Amino acid sequence: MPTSTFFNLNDSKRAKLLQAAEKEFARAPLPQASIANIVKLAGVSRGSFYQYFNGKEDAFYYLLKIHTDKRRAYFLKLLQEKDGDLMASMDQVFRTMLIELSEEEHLQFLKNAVLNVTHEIEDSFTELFLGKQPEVDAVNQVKDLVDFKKLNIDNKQEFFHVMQILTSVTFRNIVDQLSRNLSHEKAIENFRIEMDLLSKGLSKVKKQV
Amino acid sequence: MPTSTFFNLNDSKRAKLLQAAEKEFARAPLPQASIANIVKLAGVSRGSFYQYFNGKEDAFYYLLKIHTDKRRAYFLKLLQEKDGDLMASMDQVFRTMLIELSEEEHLQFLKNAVLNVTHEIEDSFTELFLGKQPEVDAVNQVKDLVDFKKLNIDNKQEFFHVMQILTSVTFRNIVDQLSRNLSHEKAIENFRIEMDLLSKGLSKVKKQV
DNA sequence: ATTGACTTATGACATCGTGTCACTTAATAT
DNA sequence: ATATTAAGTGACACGATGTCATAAGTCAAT
Repeated sequence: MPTSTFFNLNDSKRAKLLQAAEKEFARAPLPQASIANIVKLAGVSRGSFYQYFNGKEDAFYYLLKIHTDKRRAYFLKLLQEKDGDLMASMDQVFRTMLIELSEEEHLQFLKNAVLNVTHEIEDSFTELFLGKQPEVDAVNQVKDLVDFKKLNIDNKQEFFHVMQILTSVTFRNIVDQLSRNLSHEKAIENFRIEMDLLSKGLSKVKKQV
Repeated sequence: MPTSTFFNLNDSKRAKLLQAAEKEFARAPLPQASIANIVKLAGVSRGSFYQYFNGKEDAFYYLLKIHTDKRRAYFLKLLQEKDGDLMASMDQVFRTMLIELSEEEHLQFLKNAVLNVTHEIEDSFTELFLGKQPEVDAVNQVKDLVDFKKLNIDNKQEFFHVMQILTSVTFRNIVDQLSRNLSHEKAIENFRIEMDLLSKGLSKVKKQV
């Protein structure tokens, strides 16, 4: 997390910093991004940067958090609109992200993040759907919106794992689309196949209705 | 891939290089690992290193390939032993990796890889199960061993996606165990729950038997 | 044994990036 | 007005990367 000094800054300076950081992380993925470029873009000294952030990772994850927070709000809104239909909401989130990520410029930052996922980054995407792990409230926030009647689960603990599975698969589909440059149509088809498989189950065992 | 010069080296020198690289990548994850340390350990000059490898990434991914090739062979052997039972084989692979990764020293390299997954690294784990993408033969190699009667799929295309799903979920379970320091018991329980969910399906829809 | 063509090895070097620190400047409180 | 605290600065030490001119080794053909 950025320091209190950073949050004490006036809005325009803070915005300028973030804008500069996002631009640099859009230019190059985290390991290749340079603080020198960020401070040049933001017009502050190198020393200042270290007074605001712990290092470039700090700035990067903060930016990522801002982005995923936005998308989480969207996901929650979708769940409400779709009367708690989890699969339908995931589907919509996937489609929206495909479109967003294909819009040049703006989302290059996210592309770089997605194409250089570390487990921290994947975790942050998991938080998109589940909220921060330690706060169980966030899981509940989603759980309360989901219509369980449509899901094939016996107990509440399983719900957490359902979300884990859906997140992994959705996330990998997004990575795939970007790393293999799939067309939207192909990406959506792949995703649909996998979601169908997840819905109906991979094994041939009798299922209660 | 390493250069031909590297492969022309005599066995002992090649082994020494790889050993040195593995030791350094065990000490620190890819971004923090340094070529200086590798060449010091291997007792060669900096220039030589660049004659063998394109950079540290090159050495890293080559090492990773060696490791995953070994595990792929193990996976194929399991499939045969278990009469093509895919879920049972995945389960066994997961348990074996848990144990291997808990053995200190040796596997620190893999731990560092797993905890700093990039999509390239995850891809390389996917290859563990599916073989290299371009060579469809490799997918077939697995497909031929799998008992389809136990699986709930209609066509062969779906099989590829089944593998993708199983790989994502298995991989994330391994990352989880390492990054959250779960006990083996807890990790195995989580994995079992998710595999059960995958088997029986996430949604309440009638399934043909 | 000598030549010469080719392959392999070397380490100094230019370049760039990071994180720190002693110091200055600004803001705020007393 | 002065003291105290916060914010801002850029030179610097350190370490890493990739290159390159040059040296050393190998080996087949003469």
